[in-house]
Amino acid sequence: MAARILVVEDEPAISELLAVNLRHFGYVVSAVADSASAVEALAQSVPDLMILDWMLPDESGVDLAKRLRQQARTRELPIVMLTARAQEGDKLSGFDAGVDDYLTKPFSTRELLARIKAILRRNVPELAADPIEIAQLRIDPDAFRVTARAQTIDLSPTEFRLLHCLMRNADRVLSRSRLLDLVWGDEVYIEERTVDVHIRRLRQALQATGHDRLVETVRGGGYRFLPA
Amino acid sequence: MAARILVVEDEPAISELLAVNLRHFGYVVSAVADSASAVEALAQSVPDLMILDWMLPDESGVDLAKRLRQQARTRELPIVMLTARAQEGDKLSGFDAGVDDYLTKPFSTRELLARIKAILRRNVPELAADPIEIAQLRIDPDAFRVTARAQTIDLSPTEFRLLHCLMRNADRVLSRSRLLDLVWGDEVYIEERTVDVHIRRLRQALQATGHDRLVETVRGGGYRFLPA
DNA sequence: CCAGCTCGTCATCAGTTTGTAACGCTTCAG
DNA sequence: CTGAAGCGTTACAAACTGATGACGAGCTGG
Repeated sequence: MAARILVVEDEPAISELLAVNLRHFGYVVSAVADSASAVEALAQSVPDLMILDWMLPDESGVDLAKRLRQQARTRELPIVMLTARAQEGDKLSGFDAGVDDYLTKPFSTRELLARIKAILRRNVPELAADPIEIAQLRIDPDAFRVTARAQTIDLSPTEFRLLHCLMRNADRVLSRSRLLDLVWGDEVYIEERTVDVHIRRLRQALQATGHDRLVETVRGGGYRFLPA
Repeated sequence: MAARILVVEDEPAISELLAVNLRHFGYVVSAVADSASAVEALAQSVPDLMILDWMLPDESGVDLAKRLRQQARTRELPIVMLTARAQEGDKLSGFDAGVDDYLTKPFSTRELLARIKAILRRNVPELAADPIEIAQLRIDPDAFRVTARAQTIDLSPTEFRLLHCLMRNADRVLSRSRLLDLVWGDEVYIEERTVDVHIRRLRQALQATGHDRLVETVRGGGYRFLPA
């Protein structure tokens, strides 16, 4: 869930500042100090966004950006370029190589975060999901709504995701561990027993229309939504 | 239908960069290096938009723009002017020449694309201009007017766009993030919480006729306009 | 140049949601 | 029959979310 950001900046003070701030706002940050290390890091895994300093010891940020744009793996990687005020007037090199955004030092933390959010937002369009209906219980992800026999059922976000996950996998047993991955995301550490509690809450909400019995417990296995 | 763009820029590196980026986003790009060639190209066919460098070897971009504005054929041609930071003070003379927008180097690809999209959109404004009426609340984009039971409701521009966006997507939950994209545009950096405030202002305006309850909050999801 | 409107941000407050711990019941192997 | 493991249920503190009022900056029409 948390977006991963790679910071490429040779000035330790700035790099540290960025890392601390970004982490504080929930991003997972890796930091390297030169272009070569950046390429190395990218070979391992491509992050969700890269913050790239204009001036680097080994290769200019512009050149690195250009190269990354030419590789399929990194073509879509959003890049935010950092420049110093002095470089601003530079006409030719002032051009970016397909960079997504630009920040001139000194910049405010707020501005940086706002731009990062805007860029990440753009790359994650709403996933259109089709409604599912089983035994007169209908879940509509688009409308964020659950209906049972024309009666709306009120669920909390987690309960909603849990029910959606179960209904999508109707008739299939989902272990607690799998549910944690699917509903909570695979990078959170949560007690498996917590799933029990949410199942209970979900059942309670479904009880009004008798649909609670569709959520079945499989002893030693997990939970299962009864098929049609 | 892909829009055709003519790039007039004498610096090969920049020209090439623009062409590559624009083509990558589906535009049909022609590029020339001086004012005379531009006139020649325009004589053949008028594109949907022109990107014009301020400084050209034979004639300044401003002068070319002025001339084009005087000819019927090219009077409506949208022009985006490229300037270096140092020339920023001259913006006035540029707008005199009838330029549609300005870009100061260095700029980001994202910014360029956003502006191009905005300008092209401006020339095709009658897309979603049909009035919508839900539960006796009527919004007319053409007339910029909202009516509730024959009573006119006064809204600010942002509130208007917000309401229009919600009504167009009635019964669908729109996240704050999505609303920022749809109402404010994806090139702005705005706090997500700001959406809350505008929702509040919108509700306040709709309260007079009791239509405020149609704007529903979906906890953890966003906002939704109640269907008919 | 001023008054009014619009708009983005922030601080605060109330209400919800959520992860955990704790306790007791049920199931089942031996 | 018995103890252990699996599960349901409850209670609760902490974290989170959204509503709201206030404020200052920017813009606009006079």
